[in-house]
Amino acid sequence: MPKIVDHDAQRVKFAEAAMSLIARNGLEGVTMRAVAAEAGLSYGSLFHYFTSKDELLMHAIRHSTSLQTQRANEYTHRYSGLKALEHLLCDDAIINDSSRDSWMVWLTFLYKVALQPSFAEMHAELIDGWLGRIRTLLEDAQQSGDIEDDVNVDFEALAVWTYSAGIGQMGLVYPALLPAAMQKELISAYLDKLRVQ
Amino acid sequence: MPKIVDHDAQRVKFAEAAMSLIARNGLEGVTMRAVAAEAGLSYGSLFHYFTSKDELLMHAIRHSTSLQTQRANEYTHRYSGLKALEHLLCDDAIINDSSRDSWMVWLTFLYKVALQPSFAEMHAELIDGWLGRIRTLLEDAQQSGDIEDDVNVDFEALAVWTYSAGIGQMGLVYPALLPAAMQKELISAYLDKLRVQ
Amino acid sequence: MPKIVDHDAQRVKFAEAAMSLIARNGLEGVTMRAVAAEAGLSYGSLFHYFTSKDELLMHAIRHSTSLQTQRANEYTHRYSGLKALEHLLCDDAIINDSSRDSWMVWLTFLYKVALQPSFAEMHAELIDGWLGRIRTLLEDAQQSGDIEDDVNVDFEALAVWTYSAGIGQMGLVYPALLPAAMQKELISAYLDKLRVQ
Amino acid sequence: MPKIVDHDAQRVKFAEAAMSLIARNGLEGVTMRAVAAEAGLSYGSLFHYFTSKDELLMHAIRHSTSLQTQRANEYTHRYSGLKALEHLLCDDAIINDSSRDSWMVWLTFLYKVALQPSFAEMHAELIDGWLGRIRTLLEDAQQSGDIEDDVNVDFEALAVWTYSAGIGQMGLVYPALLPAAMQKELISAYLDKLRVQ
DNA sequence: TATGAATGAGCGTTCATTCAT
DNA sequence: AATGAATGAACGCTCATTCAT
Repeated sequence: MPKIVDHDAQRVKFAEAAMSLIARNGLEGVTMRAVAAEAGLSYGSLFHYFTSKDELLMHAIRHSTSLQTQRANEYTHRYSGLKALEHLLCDDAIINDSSRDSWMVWLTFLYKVALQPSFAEMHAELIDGWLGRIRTLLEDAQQSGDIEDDVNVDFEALAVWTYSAGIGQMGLVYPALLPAAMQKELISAYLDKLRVQ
Repeated sequence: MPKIVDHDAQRVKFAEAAMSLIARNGLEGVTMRAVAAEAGLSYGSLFHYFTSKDELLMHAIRHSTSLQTQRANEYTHRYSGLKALEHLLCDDAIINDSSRDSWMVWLTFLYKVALQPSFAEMHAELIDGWLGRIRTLLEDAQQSGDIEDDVNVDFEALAVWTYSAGIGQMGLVYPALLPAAMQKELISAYLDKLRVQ
Repeated sequence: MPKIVDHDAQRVKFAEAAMSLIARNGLEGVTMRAVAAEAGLSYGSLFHYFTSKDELLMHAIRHSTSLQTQRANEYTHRYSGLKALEHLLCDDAIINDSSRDSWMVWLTFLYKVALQPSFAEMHAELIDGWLGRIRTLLEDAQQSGDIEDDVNVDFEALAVWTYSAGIGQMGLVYPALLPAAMQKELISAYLDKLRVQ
Repeated sequence: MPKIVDHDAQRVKFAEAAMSLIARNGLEGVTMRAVAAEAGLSYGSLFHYFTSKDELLMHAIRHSTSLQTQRANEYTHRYSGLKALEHLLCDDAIINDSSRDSWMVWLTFLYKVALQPSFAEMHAELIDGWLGRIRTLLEDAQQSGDIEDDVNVDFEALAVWTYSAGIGQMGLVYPALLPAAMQKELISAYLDKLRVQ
């Protein structure tokens, strides 16, 4: 009789171990042996759950981003329109000590995206989802009169997302220049310009 | 007398080889053997010019950015104020097929910055330089009446630079979403908001 | 269940391969590749059993000396007092064709001892053990009246051990001058001076 | 017109540089580049004075030992018989802080001797010279009545030299056990046994 | 003769992957 | 399914030696 194990739970364990390692030491820190040790599971078993290192990385990224998407959805259920967008960007797209790890994983992901088509595909999917979410929030804001009618919602969704990508990046690599408070100020200032005066 | 060679020219040769390789295959592609082969020189000689791989990478980054700084200086000599800033950002901070390689190098650099203090130091230096340059242009613009008096120049320099960092990043990793024309539009739209109406 | 192997047996295999190589070509001959080949195992597996070359060398030395200590213990069980000491020194601290290899390993060890603290520590431990063993034998000899009462046992233990170190060294590097028979004569002559006339 | 240089003086400079390096870091520390740097001469020139590294090492050893032989000769001119021998062994064959370097070079030499015939030849020559010198001193001592008539001079020359080799070795690798004072005591005690009571 | 650049084989070590149990 | 031993290619780096000037 085979041992009964939760296949997916094991995969998640490995994925989270990989993420911790990336956050700490970058991709170089992610050796298969280190992942197994971090996960507290045996080395050999890693290859039962993932056929290769790349597959493990893909899974780790997917897991990491799905957590973030979940949190984003919470905001959009609790708030709406510009308010929800501000929460989304200021609470989650921001770097501070506790979110630094996720951002490090994200930067690592971007690096892979620029190099490997398989990662690029996944990235495009993710971005499209986020842009759609932002666009919806902006449409809500327009309908409720928070922002001007002549604001081009597609354009601004792209702009605001791109902007917050820059803020996240800079907050990660030069935190002295862009502490959390300054990141929020930059975002708020931008959103204010969209608001009906 | 020893064989006469231009020490710095050899270093540049290696640095450019390293940059090509980074652009093509990322850091994994940059093995010392590959760099030597790409530069058309022998493996051993690489270590006459650089004591370690990190030193080579640092030099390659410095070389790459100094080229960009040179071009930036040209714009600031030819134009001034908001005009110069727009040229700077739209002509140089933009991704297109010909500048993709430099941006890939930059993204790789950022990845190292997030992990290694020595790279972070160099990054801070570079950013401080660029921010100073942008601030100066904004001050010029304010004095010549191109932008409102109540614009906070320090804040906007940071904002505009951070924004263009996001644009560059997104243009690199998702070019279908952000082709060159769209990148320019995003920047122009932002600068327009600063302009005296 | 993993492949079942005797971890310690594999370590011994590698250690003995290292000793053969040292005896044949000195430290320069001990490359990790050569050790693996000599042991008849693959290169990579060497690093499962030893984390570094130094660790391998330390283990090889320890293995080599423990064999000698074992033989020494046999003498001290079979004989006692001056008789045991004479057997110990004349049968084992002597160089001949069959023990040349162990002595070559020992000389190589001494060379490392003079340079690396970690080897020096191990050396001190070994010497202290041997000195203690010799001192005990001399005390036995004194109690049984084989040597004079006024012999300083501590001093003579040191003297006799130091002397035999010199004999071993010279026998190794200049065998024509100090063949096995002459080595024994030197030792016997020294021990005779301690004997009650 | 060729530059006038003292060929031998340059060779000595390199040889002394090599010896310093051996004393500090053993053979591994002796790279051709390090020797040139230590000698304050150019890398390339090293190969004008020595055709290979081995030749350099041989020369360095020869130089080092000839210095010691010179000092030995001084003692034999100033003193004679047992007195001279005691000075020879206690002043020069002894390890203390200032002579540690020469002994480290000597141990390194022994290591090479055990491995390479060319070094072994040189070693035999040196030892034969020293043994002859000691034998002469013992004969003098016998003629002047310092030591018994029935002492076998050949045998004791060998014994005393072998003993002092052991003392030097142990003093180098385990100085805590055999400080300079103890080394002298061991030698004196041995010589006393030869003395006419 | 003097200089230091050029070369490539070789080093210790790491690592993803395979495989026997 | 689970384990960890086995494998060998690849890495950054060192180095004696050769060679062009």
